[in-house]
Amino acid sequence: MGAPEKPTIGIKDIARYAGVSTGPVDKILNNRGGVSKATEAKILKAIEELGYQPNIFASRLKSAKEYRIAVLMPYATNDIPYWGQHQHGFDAAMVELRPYGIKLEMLPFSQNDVLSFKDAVSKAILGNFQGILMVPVFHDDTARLLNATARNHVPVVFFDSNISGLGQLSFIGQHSGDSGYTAAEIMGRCVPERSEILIATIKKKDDNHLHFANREAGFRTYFENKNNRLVTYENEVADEQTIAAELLDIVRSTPSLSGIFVTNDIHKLVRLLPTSLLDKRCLIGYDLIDENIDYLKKEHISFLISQQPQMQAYKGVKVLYEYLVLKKKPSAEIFVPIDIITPTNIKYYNRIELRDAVLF
Amino acid sequence: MGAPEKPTIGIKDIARYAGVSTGPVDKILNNRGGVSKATEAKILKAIEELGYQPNIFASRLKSAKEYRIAVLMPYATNDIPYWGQHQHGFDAAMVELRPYGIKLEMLPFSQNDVLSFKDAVSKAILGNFQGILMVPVFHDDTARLLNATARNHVPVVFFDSNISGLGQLSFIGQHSGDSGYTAAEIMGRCVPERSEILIATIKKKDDNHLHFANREAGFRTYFENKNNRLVTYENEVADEQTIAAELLDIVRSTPSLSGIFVTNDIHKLVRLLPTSLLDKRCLIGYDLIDENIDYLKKEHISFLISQQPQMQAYKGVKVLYEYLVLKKKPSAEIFVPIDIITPTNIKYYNRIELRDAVLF
DNA sequence: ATGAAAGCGCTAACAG
DNA sequence: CTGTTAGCGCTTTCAT
Repeated sequence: MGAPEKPTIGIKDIARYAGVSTGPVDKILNNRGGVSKATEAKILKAIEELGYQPNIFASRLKSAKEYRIAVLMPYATNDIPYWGQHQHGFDAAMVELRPYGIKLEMLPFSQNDVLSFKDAVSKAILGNFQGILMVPVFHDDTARLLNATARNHVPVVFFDSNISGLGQLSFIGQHSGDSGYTAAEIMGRCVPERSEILIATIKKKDDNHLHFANREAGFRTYFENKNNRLVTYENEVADEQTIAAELLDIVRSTPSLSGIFVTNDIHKLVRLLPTSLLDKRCLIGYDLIDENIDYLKKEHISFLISQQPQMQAYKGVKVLYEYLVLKKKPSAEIFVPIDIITPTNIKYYNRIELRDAVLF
Repeated sequence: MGAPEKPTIGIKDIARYAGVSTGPVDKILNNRGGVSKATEAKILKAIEELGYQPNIFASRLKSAKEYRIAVLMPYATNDIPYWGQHQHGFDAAMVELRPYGIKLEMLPFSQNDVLSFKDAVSKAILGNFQGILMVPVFHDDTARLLNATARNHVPVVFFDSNISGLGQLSFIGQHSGDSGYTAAEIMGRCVPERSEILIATIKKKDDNHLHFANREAGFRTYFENKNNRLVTYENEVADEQTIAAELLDIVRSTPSLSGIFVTNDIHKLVRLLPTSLLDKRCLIGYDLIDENIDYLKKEHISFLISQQPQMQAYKGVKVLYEYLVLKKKPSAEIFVPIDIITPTNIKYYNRIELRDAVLF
């Protein structure tokens, strides 16, 4: 039989293996600086070769250190209730991770207002945070933030939208193109051949239009070799009366209209059209906000696609936790599933409870 | 300003407060016995009055205790590949929880064979495990196991199927009735009014028929006040030739058949029927096993419903971990979502990666 | 049945 | 820049 095996590799082991003491090892492990290049190399080699895994229990027992994470995301408003959904995910993450020293500080901004974003970014830079979780709404100030954090090795995770190439640790969100394609697959099953389908986007000022365009593109791709005619509607003005009239006009002048795909929050379209015009048709839209859910249950909306905002929030915090505490590097892109929601299965998607985190 | 406050109450504090040393305190806290009634009372009082909260980090640091969990579930076979899917979930759970002392020991049994189940149960009883995760296939031996574990306060978690009232800590699985109802909602959107729908169950010997019956019941409930005619098929014999002939007969004699709902693994039905009879129809079945996925991508199957076996496995381990290590009591029933799978969104459901650990 | 004391692996402060 | 060392709160062993 072999020699009695030491169960775990600790920092003493790597210190001995590298021929130094535990002091420098700790500094390397925690990026504290003040170690010569030569010993750094030896230590990294030892870590590598012995397959060192930090013992988070010992670490937290001693330090009781806190990891402060700044969360930059838009305010939820009556117009954009979507941003209110993330809170459950943050809550779930905190229940799980507060004992490990994770703390969140919200730095909300107005989605329509570069200045408020700029302000949040400045606070994030000055706040001396250990991690940043953010929706990168405006490019330039996001770049400014990433620039500042790069110097201190502060990890930044994007969620909801992505801007590539800024050095973020990871992105968490839904694949918009695939979600549009998935919507089309369902629509294709629900509508008769040769019938017509409306693709609608009801824009509000300063929406992030990229999501919507990608969803539409994915949707169109599916129908390329089908023989349905696709009609597009996009509002030019914000005035609801005008939008209602225009939509009504389209629906009335499209006799074989069998389905409507709304690339964004669908409730406004449903509200603006008489239900008699909707009920026999297949309507698919996005997001489990209250008004949408209400229409779904009344069967004016056929299916909703969830972007899993709670999951995105939960995962964002967890990724930063794993990076900061467990020193695990996440994938560059983490996609949440494209969940198809009906009046019945919705009850299993309204809490983070089961996933992860996961599940959550 | 006030006196410098001690940040946390430790076992030394309660020992001092109770006028004893830390030895007996530890014994009380961990039900280890060997403490006189008198000191027990003093210690409990101290715990109460000082509001003691155990420090899990210190606890695990010292003990390096291992929690051995027995997993009782059916073997995966060519006939029942479903049970092979859970492994990813167990793997993901182990990556996350091995550092916390969780260890799994598989005690597989044959789904068709009470004796093999009995054997697994006996091993679970004798194995001196700290937790049990199991599919309660046969009632009597499950009860025997729960009886034995109750005496040692060993927690038992059921997954996939539930038997209520046996004292299990929790159940993790899908709500079969709701999943059938959800399938019906989709079907209802895809088929014309007044068309006919086939509900099929292709049984193998000793399947757990309860799931299938509940799914059918949920499906039927939806159609109660619709005007589609529902036709039922269940095989009496296992012989594929016979089943094929019977199915063919039904499909041919039902001219306006627009959809088929298979309450279990759908691939056998698809394999037995010529694709020309399937392609214009709406087919919905269960489980992301390879052959089903293949048919889904070829569009012979319209939608699959996933039971999230990986998630069930992952969650099962995690629930036991949280109970054993963090002393958190889970909900009595934990339902996994009813995921609707298309050829495109399937890629986001094939790994545990995103959910919980959650994600999963 | 109880008390005393030696660590678990890591951090951080301090001495060299 | 590197080495040494005193704990963090709890578990566990060994005397008493």
